[in-house]
Amino acid sequence: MFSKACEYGIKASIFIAVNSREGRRVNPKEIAEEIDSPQAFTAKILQDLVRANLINSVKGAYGGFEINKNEISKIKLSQIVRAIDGDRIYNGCGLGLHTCDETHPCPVHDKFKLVRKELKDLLENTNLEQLALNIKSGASFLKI
Amino acid sequence: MFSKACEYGIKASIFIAVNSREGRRVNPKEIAEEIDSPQAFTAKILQDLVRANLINSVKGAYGGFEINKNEISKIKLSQIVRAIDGDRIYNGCGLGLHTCDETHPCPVHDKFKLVRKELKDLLENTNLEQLALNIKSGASFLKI
DNA sequence: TTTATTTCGGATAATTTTATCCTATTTATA
DNA sequence: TATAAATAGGATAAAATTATCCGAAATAAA
Repeated sequence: MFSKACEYGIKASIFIAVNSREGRRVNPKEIAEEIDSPQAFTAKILQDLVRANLINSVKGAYGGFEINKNEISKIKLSQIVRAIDGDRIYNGCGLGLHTCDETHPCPVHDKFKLVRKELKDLLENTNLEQLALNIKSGASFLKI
Repeated sequence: MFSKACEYGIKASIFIAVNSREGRRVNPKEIAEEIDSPQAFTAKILQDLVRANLINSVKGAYGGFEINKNEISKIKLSQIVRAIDGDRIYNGCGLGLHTCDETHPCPVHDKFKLVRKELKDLLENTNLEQLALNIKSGASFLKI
């Protein structure tokens, strides 16, 4: 569904959100431990998210990654996925046809629209604050 | 969503179904042309489908791939996907957690269930005959 | 200003997925 | 029985994804 990079990116963003709500910056080492991911690879993905303006980085001593407190609830999962995996999940044909639309549909086009709609709803209607709160309360988990 | 191999496998199966309905065997060359896929790679995938007993192969002169006419409507998309991609699409966690269930859910577990449900419905409720008929009638396409 | 700490970014490596090639085996038919 | 036409399957290659390493640049604090 999502690439490994995107899975790490989503989980890392949630962990950063959890900590940013409490005014704490985090670094790739902590992040990788908390989301059970390869550290250096995760750091690369964080760079992508910084470039996409979804998270902030602070270089130097006492630096790390953070998200502006009042931005946390504004960042949707869709933005993270798009920054890492692009929009193939939105526009790609389920069977890989180059062009697949109403006038030239692949064999599963119609049925696939429903799947994509659910996925789109998920990504568009979920923000980092909701996810961070659930992690904080122990209602959901970032690893294992 | 699906691997490339799985996309090829689905499209190949549909093309074989279209031809088997008319009593015609097809070979990897024709198949690859009709579904716009790499021939040798497609041939490998066909072997997987043969081993999974979803399609039949006939070796030797005038051989090729076919599906028993009265089996075509019984083969569900889910069987093809499972034979090639396994059941990660059914059981895998959206964020790659090793264990992800009601008691230990990933952050998107609940919402993801809906996506998976739609996908499952698609795969369980679509058989090769329906898809073959739509190709035959020009209502859907296997390439471009 | 120096030092320690941290992100940035390029180079490289490992792994997985996708793709190709070649030979062996099977089989229908002439 | 010989031949031609097919699939089967192993070996290998190419490409994409995932992962690691290291030095450069930035920055806070001593």
